[in-house]
Order: sequence, then structure tokens, then C-alpha cells
Amino acid sequence: MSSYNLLSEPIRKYIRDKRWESLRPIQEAAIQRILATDNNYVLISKTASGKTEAAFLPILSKVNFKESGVKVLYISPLIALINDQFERVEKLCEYLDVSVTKWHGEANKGQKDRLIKDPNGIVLITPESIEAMFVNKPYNVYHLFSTLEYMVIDEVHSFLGSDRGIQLKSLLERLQKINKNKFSIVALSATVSDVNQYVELKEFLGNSENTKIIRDTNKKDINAIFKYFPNASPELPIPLLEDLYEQTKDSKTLIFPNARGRVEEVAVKLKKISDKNKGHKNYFSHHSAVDKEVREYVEFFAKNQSHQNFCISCTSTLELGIDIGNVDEVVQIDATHSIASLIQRVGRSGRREGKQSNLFLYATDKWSLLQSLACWLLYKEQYIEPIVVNKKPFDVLVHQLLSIVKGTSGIILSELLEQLKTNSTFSDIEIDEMKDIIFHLTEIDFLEKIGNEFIIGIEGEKVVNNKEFYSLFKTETFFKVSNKGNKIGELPVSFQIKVDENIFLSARIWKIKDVDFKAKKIEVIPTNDGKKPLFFGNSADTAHKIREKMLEILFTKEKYDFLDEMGQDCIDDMRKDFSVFQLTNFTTERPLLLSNDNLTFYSFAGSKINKTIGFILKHNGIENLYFDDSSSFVIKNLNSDFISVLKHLNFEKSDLDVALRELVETNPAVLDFSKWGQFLPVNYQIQLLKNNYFDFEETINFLQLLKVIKNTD
DNA sequence: GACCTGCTGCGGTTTG
Repeated sequence: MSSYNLLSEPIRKYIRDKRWESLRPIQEAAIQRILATDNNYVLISKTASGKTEAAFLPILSKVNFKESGVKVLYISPLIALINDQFERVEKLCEYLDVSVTKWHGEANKGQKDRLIKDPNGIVLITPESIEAMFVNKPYNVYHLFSTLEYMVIDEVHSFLGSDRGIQLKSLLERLQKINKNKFSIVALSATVSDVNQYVELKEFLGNSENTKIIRDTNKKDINAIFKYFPNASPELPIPLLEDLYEQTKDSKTLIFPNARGRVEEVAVKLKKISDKNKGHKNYFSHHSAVDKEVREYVEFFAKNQSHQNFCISCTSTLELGIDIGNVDEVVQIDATHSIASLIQRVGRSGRREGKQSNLFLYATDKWSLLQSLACWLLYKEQYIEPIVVNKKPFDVLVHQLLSIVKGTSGIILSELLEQLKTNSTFSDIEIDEMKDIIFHLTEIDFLEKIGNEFIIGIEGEKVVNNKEFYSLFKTETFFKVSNKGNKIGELPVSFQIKVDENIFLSARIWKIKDVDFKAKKIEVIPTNDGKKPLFFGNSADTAHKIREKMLEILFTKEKYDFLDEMGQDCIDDMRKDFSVFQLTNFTTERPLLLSNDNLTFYSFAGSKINKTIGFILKHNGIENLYFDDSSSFVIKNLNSDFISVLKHLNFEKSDLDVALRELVETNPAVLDFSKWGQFLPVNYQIQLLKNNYFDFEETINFLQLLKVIKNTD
């Protein structure tokens, strides 16, 4: 225990009292390095491997908490995670007489006020709460956070590649600027396995040169079992549910059915089967539309009822590090959209004494089976999709610009530009581009120029003084569902929301008794039979590599011992269907099926490339139907030669910009992916579409190399 | 048929 001896005595006492026999590998490595240097570190290690302690043990040994001011700022993407970590960190801090303060939208205000009176110790916060402080009480940011020594960013991978991540990076740099002595950063992550991702990670922390990666490569052994139950209707096949029940009834299980409606269907139907068989009653659902208190109860149950089995049907709400302990079995119903997501889900399982740890992959559709298989094979190859960071985040610039102006009582142009230009988040955006955007914001009354100084304009006030301002993502308002004052969850308005309709929610069945459209409330009573609720969402993008792997599987002869008979037969059938194509190169060759009067182009490409191809086809007057499951375009009544059309698609730049402008003007909803993009000048909206929504560069690369293989008979 | 994430300030009332 060499690192142990380097820690301060109170921390060593903590370890002794905890009766830890040894430090985990990630802790051994991190303790030595964090104590010895002021480098930034990224600690990469699987869920529940002691990452939090790997960061906090050395930081608490090292930092001098005697001086006034907050010394350590911990940032989390989730309130639930802050509440979880608070208990752990606070217990540790009892040994040091250092105070820990939760600072998020649901945290106790008295504690926050106390911190302002006497800034000290450790603060646990969300990015949005930092944003709010910059906007409303910029002097408090200085008062509290100008003497930081360490910042800890938890679940850092959840920020990378998103607008929320760009916002956090900007906030981090704004904090760094008000600290005379630069603070060091320790970031924690469970799912970074590709060396290419290291570059983006280091860049994110703002000091690539002095950022080091510490990685525990210990893998989790898990046994995959594929089961194929083709379904003919939107409902899950009964044999699948019965098999699922048998596989999970004596375990602690997490089931990921991908969609909230289906999460409810699984929870309710399994519970019914369990009731019939006199099995356990602990069937729950957990997703964003389940009431918060109900979700907390479910988490509490999973964490504390160690002697009882349970089954939680959930969405990605249980992907991140909220502590529910380990489960015995993880079930994925139909394919995940990314390997990163699969890694997180697999990471939830752990071995119980004398029990094999299993991952069940159920598929209800042949394409989903193929995609699931592709994901599993890529997982075994340790592949993970690359992180794509928008280097010209004009929309986040709009937001941060308003945040900076609001935080001042008037700022001159040169000072505003200086603040943006010295923030490396925006270093690829030119000064002239910034000026364009500032000019446009002034035109639409988001900013107002008084003398030499910019302040927030009349229209800007409406936006900045709204609580929706602090976040980079949009949310719609749902109707609150309750039963005699007990909150159950919420549902979006749809034709389903009417009196006497029966729906599933929070793993139970309800009859709608009253809908109050004005108050957006639904009153329900329990009942015995019903339907899954309808939600409307967008599916996440599917990575290019996953589609490529799907194609590869179709052209190999391999048998998979983890596939059931139905599944292997299905894959063999698909292979037979595709055997009419003489295809050998999975990077460049793609099948083109010619039949009577239509053709089907199987692009086997990532979502962004497909969106771009669809747009270009339409732009060239080629009407097509796109099918996401099979990544294919069906084109009817095409007279010209499709291949030459595809190879010679019109990429004239000015022409493309005209087409994109037309798209933005006729269909502004195309910008819905960006909360702040709507306030950009139209030519910047076009650039945003090119950078974030479409991917012309990759599409051109793909099409240039593309060799279309036609069917032979 | 299709995921997730967060939220100030102020004035009022209640509580110790």
C-alpha cells in the first residue's frame, strides 16, 4: 500500500475505519500522481471502481482548507448524482473538518446563504447553476470561486460532443480567468476507450499539454445471450415476455427497452406474469416521465433491499453513475444506438457470489438483431464511436455572449470580444464572425448599444430573465399525472389523453378520469388493463461504424454460439437475401437492389451521412423513402442511372448554400436541434446545419469512394 | 416507433 503512506493522517484514518484491505488500482495510480504534480488528470475506470475516492483522497490530503474561499468545485451532470456523492464526500470530510455544500436548483437555500457568508471547503454544483450565478450574481462567482485549487468533473464523457459540454468548457474557462492561481482539474469517466478520444478530452480541460490520462483497463467479464422473437405488432411478443420473466425472476435486473412507452409495457406486463406465478412484486419503471419521488424510491429500493430481487425497466436515466449498487443481469431489448451506451449498460452488472453475470440481448426485428449483433462485436473489439466536437459553436456563442453581457452593467465591444476571443471554446470563430453575430443580436433587440456600451435589449431581457436561459437543451411541458394527490409522472398531449382511456405509467395501470387542459393536469384511478403511453421523441444518431459492421456480418459465414436458433436462422436468411451482391469491401461497397420499377440503395451509413444523402437526393429532384432500420433509400420511377446521379450529385458550394437557406426558411423546425441557433443570422444558421445536423464532408468522402454493387440475378 | 440532462429572485407564509 505505497500510496496509502503518502496521504495525510486524517485520510489514512478514514481508510482504516472503512477497513479497506487495499486501494483499487485506479486509486493507487491517481493518489501518487495527484499528490506529486499539479497536472490535470482524467481518471478512466469502470463504474463502481472507486473513482470518486481516487480523486478526493489525494485532493483532500493536498489542499489547504484553512484559508478562506471555496477550494474544490465538483461538477456533475445530474442533481441525483450530486446528492449521492454529497453523502460520500461529506463522510470523508468529517475526518478533516471541511464543509461540503450542495449547490443546485433543488438544494437548500439556507446552506447556500451560509456559504456566501463564509465561503470555504467543497462545493458540489451543476453547470446550469454556475451559469445562473454568472448571470445573476457575478460578484458571487468571484466571492466564492476565485480561490479554487481543484475542480472535479464527474461523468465527463456525458458532456463531450454535446452543446452542454461546450457550455461547460466555456464556464470552466471563465472560472479559470478569475482565479489568479490556475486550478487543476481531475475529470472522471467510465467510457473512454479509444485513444482518439483522449485528444478531445485533453482539449476539453483547457490544458492539453499538462493533462494526463490514467486508465484502469480491467475489463468486466460478461456473458452475452442473444434471443430473437420476431413480432408482428407494435406490442412485445408474449413468448418474449414469458422468456424474459423466466430469465430474470430470481435476479436483480435492469432492462433497457429503448423507449419510454416500451419501458412501461415491459414493467407492467412482467409484473402481471409475476403476479400470476406468485413471484416477487418488485417491478418498477424508471425514466424521465416517472415522477421524481417515485424514481428516488426505486433507486433507494435497489440500493438498500439487498436481500430482495427486483426488476427495473428503464431508459438511459440509469446509465450514469447514480448508485443503485450492482445488478446480476442486464437486459437490452433491441439494439442500442451507440457502443458507448452499451458499455455503460453492461457496466451496471456485477457478479454476485457464485452467480454468472449475464447480458441478455433480445431482438424483435431482423434489422435490430443485426444491429445488436454489430454493437456486441464492436464492444468485444473495444471500439467506441469518436467524439465529434463542434469547433465553431455559433449557437453556444450566442448564449455565452448574452450571459457575459447580462453579468455586466454595460460592456464595450472590444472588452466583449476580448472575453470571447480569449476563451478557447470559441478560438476557431473569427473576430469578424463574432461581430456579425453581435450586430445581428443588436438588430433583433437582444442587445442594445447605449453610447459605447452593450447591454441586454428588450427582446433579450425576456430570454435572459427566464429560468429556461441557463441550459443548452430544450424541454417541452408535459401534463402532470396524479391520483388523489399522489404524483405519478407526466405525459405529453396526444390523442391518447382523454377521459376513460387506460394507460401504463410508473409500472402501473391507470384510467384517466379527468383532463384539465388549462392546468395541464390529468387525474387517474387504478385499473386492470390498458395500453403503453405514447411519447414523441427523436432517436439518437447511429454511428457509421455500427452500420458498416452490420454489412460485414451479412457477408461473413460466421456462426455465433451466443445466438439462439431463431436468431442464427434469421441472420442466415438475411445473408441469403444479400448473397445476390458480390461484395467484398465493407468500407466502400454498398448494395443496390434493382427490382421491377424501383430500386433500393442500402447505404449502411451513419445517421448524419444518411440525412445528408437524403437532403441531396431531394435537392436533385429524386424523391425517395428512407428507412432507418435498414439504412436504406427506396426510389421509385427513376429514369436516369442512379449510380451516376449519386456520384455526380451537385456539390456546388453556392448552390448548396441556397438550398440550405431555402430549407431553413421553409422549415425553421429543422433548427430544433439547437436551442440558441434560432437567434443567429441566417447564414450562420446554414453553417450550424452543415456542422451539426448534416455532415457534408464525410458524405462527400463516402460517396467519392462509393462503389455500388448491383444484384446479379 | 424513437433517450437524457437543469432552473433565479422575489415576495409571501410558516416555523422555531
